[in-house]
Amino acid sequence: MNAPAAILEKDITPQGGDYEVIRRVIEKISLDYRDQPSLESLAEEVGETPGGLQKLFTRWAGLSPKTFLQAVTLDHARKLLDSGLPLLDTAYELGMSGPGRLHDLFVTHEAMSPGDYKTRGGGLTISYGYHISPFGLALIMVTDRGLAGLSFNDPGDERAAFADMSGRWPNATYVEDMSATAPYAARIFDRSRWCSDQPLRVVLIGTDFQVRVWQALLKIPMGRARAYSEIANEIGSPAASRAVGAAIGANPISFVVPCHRALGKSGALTGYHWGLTRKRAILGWEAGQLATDR
DNA sequence: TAAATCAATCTTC
DNA sequence: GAAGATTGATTTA
Repeated sequence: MNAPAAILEKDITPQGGDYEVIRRVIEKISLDYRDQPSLESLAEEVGETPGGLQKLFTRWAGLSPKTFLQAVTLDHARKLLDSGLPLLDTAYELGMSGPGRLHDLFVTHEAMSPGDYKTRGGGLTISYGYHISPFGLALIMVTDRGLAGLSFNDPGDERAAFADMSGRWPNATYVEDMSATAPYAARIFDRSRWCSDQPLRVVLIGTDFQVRVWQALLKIPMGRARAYSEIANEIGSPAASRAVGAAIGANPISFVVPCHRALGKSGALTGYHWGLTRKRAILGWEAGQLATDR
């Protein structure tokens, strides 16, 4: 198999190109969050003016850098876990507009039978393509039954991302076909198209245990989070929180199956297959989306 | 009090 | 058997 050259289409998400700067800012923040870095020092770090950085953040996340910074703190993450809170409290806390509709991406999921899984993708044809997303470059994989995989990588790591993903179903046939994946990309990363009347079709390819864990993830609404142990409870194996972590790590459809909404019981972001920085970015972005909801 | 250490627990390869 | 995107208890500085 030859890893594909990355072929970039036009930037379908206007804010997609902002991610590189955002990523570096988040990295900086998480490095020395202890002494609350100022807007000025952050801007200097990434070679922007304070005003420019402010504008960029607002465009990308709908939040000012300061509010965004708050949204990714341990303290705030802890609140996402607290199931006693009404859903909209996140938006209130961030000091933004009042209550409104709570959107989320609606999906219908279908699990492959254990038999199908054992063939490790044998007989399956998977179309894939790279697309710009608000969280870096997204590698999307689809079958005729729906979305099967979504991964992120930074520019230059396309080969690694492809190897990672295709290694999960080594016997499948892979075809680069952006015309097949582009509609998914457009749909997934454009929130105005997250509607319930035509749910996104998703196929879950994994072991029985993994599929149960992923289904539990799908039930977590946007702007909320669950602890690994809570998910373990939900699927009926209360002692299996560690195994749950492993299963979540194996989730092939990141973002759509919201593995970023799984946190340690303390609210700590314990891990993320595509990098903790990206997990922070996605959580902060979600907070911003909620806050701008009218 | 926070950080480090340890054992218990479950799934996968 | 070994290795995890965990947790809760215990110990240490």
